[in-house]
Amino acid sequence: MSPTAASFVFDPSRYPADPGCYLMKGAAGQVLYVGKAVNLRKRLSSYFRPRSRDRRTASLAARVAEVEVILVRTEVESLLLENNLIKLYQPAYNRLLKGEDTGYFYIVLTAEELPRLAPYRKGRLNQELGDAPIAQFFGPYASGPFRDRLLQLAVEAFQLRTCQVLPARACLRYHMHKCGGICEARVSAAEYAAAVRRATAFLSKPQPALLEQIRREMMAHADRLEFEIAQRLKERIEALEQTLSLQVVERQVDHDEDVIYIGSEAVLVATVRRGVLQGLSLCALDGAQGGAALPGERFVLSRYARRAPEELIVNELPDPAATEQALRRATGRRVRITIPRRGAKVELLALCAQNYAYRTSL
DNA sequence: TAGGAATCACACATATGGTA
DNA sequence: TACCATATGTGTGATTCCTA
Repeated sequence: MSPTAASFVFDPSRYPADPGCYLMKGAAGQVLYVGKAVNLRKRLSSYFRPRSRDRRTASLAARVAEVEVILVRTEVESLLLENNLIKLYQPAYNRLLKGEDTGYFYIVLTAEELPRLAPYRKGRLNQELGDAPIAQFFGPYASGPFRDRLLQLAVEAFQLRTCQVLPARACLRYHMHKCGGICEARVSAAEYAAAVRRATAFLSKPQPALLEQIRREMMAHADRLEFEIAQRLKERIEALEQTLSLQVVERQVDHDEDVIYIGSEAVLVATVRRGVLQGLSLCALDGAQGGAALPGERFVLSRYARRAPEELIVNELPDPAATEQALRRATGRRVRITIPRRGAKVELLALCAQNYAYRTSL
């Protein structure tokens, strides 16, 4: 039986003082509101104080029957996850960020003869883009200032033009060594095209080598007491480090995955659709039946016998190949089972393990 | 030390007024 | 009249301070 709104009593001790997203659900299980917080316990407490601050918050709190939380590791992850969950559930109390591609910040590569990078938000006036057609999107990024620092980093590191109309003579940016001077043919079209390719490769997957190079430059400027330049480089490093930090709630993946963390008493399943984390569910692990199969293997076979995503990412299975074969027989198509050792999939499992520990401790 | 309350900072939406 | 810049109000989360 689902709890009623009136029966919900907020207990701060049930919520961790960690970063994450929260989903406030009504009596019928519908998602009323999705939010994020650096400290979930404190943030949620603010909703359920006796004297709620405004009518809207009071109205929301009165309708809440359940609060589900999803723990993440970083603020960037919580922002992206919140954005994805709002788009997925369209909660009645979330007035912002509901548009398909609104809310967060992008960098775009123009499809001009001499392409350039520009900041972008859908549905907004993008003055720096002008009328230029778009060839490629990068992002979304968690904040405008972060996106802007990253954009500046890429444009200056690869000396790309920023001008909407090529000037007749090289501008100040060229003389400050921030632009290669393509307008005056100081670099050839081929060299400029190569710089654009390197910049887009960097934005798609930032390389640690560039970080080290900038760090060395920063130290050199600091040694020469050029603290203003060193400070600018420090900001670039921070932007780059944020980009390099592996976030797993939104990845570039073109198929569906379930991430399965098998614990000793239950299983936590993360639903990932086209790279976007959509939710978590804790399932009971039936250890009593099933013959020779271990509980985890039995769970996978029973849950995915009828319908399965293209890939299952599992923390442990005694014989993944045999389970794969059994699922192929049951579903009539191949279901890839991955037990990752490194990379984003391991990070996804770590996220599941963190949420498993929290949910089984309640 | 944890939790509650107040306050602050920031982003966004909307209203308003000036200018071409 | 359309466009743009600025002001104002609101929502949200973070921070700080106070108290038990």
